[in-house]
Amino acid sequence: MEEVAQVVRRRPDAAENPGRLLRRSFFHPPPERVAPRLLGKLLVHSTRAGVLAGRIVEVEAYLGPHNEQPDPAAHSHRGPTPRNRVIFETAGHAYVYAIYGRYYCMNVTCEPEGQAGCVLVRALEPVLGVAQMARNRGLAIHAPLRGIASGPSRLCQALGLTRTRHNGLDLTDPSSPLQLRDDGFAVTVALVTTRIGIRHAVELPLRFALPGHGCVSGRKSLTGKCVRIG
DNA sequence: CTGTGGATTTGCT
DNA sequence: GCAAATCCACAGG
Repeated sequence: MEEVAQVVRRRPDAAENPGRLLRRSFFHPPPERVAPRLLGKLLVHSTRAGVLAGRIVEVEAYLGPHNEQPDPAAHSHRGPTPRNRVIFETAGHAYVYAIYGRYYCMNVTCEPEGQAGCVLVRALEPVLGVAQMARNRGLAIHAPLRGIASGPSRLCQALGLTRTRHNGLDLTDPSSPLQLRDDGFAVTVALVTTRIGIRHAVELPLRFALPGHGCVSGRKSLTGKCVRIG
């Protein structure tokens, strides 16, 4: 009797999902502050086939148009459109967009409503459901971890994220199929470099990665400085 | 290992 | 019409 009540009272996400759900306030600072703090956190997708999760090892910040520092590389730079409107709304939501016709990229929205900063998630270390993630990518079950979710569109493919199903989801909702969680993995140092794959504002140091981590995207080792983060 | 081109959504000129 | 926050197949060394 008492056991049943405990089970009912338990949060639906608590049993199978690792760590603690990030709160809304985590996402209220500007993207250049949220981005390094997302390193080491878990991006968790609960699917019918099971829980897929990866540890964030690489991110990029994109600044909203209200910012003093202009960021013409950001989708929100010219104001809201049907595609980018979730960036202008409540923080802690997923902004998923289609790129080059065939792929998707996933961002985390930041800042209070009306301010349109966001963080692009660029690479994950697969943690849960690794075999299914490899399968989603068309790779062998025992493929090397570094090839499974290293790249913004690769990680969407590995986790099964699409614009129609996941754009606008609340990442802080206990009942959401897509969440950001903290399992206690401590990150004290971040590598800071310029962003990858953009044509504008190429000089801004807004890319953050776990130094030396094998799952960070990119062939070359980009030059950058290491910074302590708290 | 490096370089090149194709796939084909979305938004701006 | 074309460029974009990409990835992959394939060619050549």
